[in-house]
Amino acid sequence: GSVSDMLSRPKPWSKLTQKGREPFIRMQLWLNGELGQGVLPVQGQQQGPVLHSVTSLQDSLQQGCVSSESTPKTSASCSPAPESPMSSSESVKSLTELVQQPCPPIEANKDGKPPEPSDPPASDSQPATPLPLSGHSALSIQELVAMSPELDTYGITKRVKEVLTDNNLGQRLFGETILGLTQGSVSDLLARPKPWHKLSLKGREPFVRMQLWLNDPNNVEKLMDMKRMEKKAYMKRRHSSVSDTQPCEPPSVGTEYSQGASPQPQHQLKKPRVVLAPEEKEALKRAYQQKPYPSPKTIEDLATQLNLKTSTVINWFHNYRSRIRRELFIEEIQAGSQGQAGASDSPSARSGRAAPSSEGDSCDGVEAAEGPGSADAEEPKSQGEAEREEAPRPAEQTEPPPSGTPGPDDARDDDHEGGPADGPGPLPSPATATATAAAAPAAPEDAATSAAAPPGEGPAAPSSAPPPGSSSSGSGSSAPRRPSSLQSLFGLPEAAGARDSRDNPLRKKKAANLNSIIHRLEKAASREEPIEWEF
DNA sequence: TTGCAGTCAATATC
DNA sequence: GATATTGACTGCAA
Repeated sequence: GSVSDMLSRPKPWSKLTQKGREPFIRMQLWLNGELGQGVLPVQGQQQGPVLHSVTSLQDSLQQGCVSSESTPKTSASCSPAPESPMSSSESVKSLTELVQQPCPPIEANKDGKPPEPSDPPASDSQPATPLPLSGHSALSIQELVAMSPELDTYGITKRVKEVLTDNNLGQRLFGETILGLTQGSVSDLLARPKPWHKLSLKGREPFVRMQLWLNDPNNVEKLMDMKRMEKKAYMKRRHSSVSDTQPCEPPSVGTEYSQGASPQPQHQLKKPRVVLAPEEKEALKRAYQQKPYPSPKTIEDLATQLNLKTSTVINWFHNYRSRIRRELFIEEIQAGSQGQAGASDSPSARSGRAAPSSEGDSCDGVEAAEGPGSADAEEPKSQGEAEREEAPRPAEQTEPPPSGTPGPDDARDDDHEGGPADGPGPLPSPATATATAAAAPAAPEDAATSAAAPPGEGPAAPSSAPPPGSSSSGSGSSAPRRPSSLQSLFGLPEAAGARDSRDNPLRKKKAANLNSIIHRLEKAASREEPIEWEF
């Protein structure tokens, strides 16, 4: 019974007690064992009473390693850190400390360490930490991740950024050698870390690696070594190529392009990257605001109207939703850290960064919410946006586990899809749109319509306005203070908003958005489907 | 099938 | 040249 319950309704890690986490750790270990080689020496315990403490668990784990020793390969995977061949259980034990360590003032500077003359670089620089992206170590890192206590992703990234900048180390180098990620991913990760509890096991990996790296007293040196090595190699290559007067390297892509020689065909095979025009983005955003989850049909229409591939439109919606979500995460974090650490550097530094970033186009999501013009004006538009953004919140807050999969159903246009509103061709006629919109309370089906409309005029306005609440809520811009209980549900208490307002107008706006949304929801709740709206 | 998380990698921007 | 942005892709879960 417990198992069933646990499997069907797992509590988020952050909400589990030490004891409560145990089963999950066991499961994870079991999973890892399977992955590693299928052994999971929890002899007979599967059916036995539910037992034991983590200690016994660790023992089991250790046994696993031992027993696995039969397999050479496995044994390797059992010792995560080459440097200190500790057993998995040990590593697990130490991990907690390791990872939790506030990590020493890492600003280590080369000088000290003898940079391994031979060929220490790459592979050698990693030994200290089980970061290696290589096969076997990957397993151990998984173990570490599974056993890792909750980490402060925000703090970690902040420190990493500090160390990198202080030592003039690039994201590319760091990403490729320490995290096994590309520069873009690293940048993204460092700029918008998701809170630990919202990360999947895989998503936590980079953070564990970063933490381990931070804890490594020689981290910087190692990276420096790598840097030097790379440079050397580069120079060498360059040198040789020059002497050979041969473009033996595939450097300038441009060259090849221009020359159209032999390599041409390869390039041609490459799909050129789609770059959406500002107007297209605008249209998509508008569509999103009205219908974050457009139906296939709507997508189709949108694609047609914008002259884009449907897959592009689909991808755009996926990415947009996901990025907006993340944007919210970091705000959440910022709000949190600001609230706690006062205006300690971390948050402030961050907010300073985040805000600008979002202002740009990157975080269109946010941008839209506070968007130019729309900003606080809170025209229904941002309303929808915000709604989308926040909608998932309640669910998350209440039941954090499945992070992203909130219940946007209400927003899905599918809902209306089948409905009458969804008439065949709502797209072309704004009129239809409006009408439709009027019919549909929250998410007018005509997203596409407005979407396709020229950016300049605000087609979104009329359609999004309809939502009864929207307008009223629109007033939400001024956000009718509604300390309703719902607010807590959204996890964005006014207090927070007020607190941040000072240094983060963005939050202020969002808070306003939220308020209006809440207002709407409550209105709706009091009017219809009271049960449905019961949060 | 759909949505999401996590990434990559091409571009854009700084 | 480094970093940020973003369209696309992969794998997974419901």
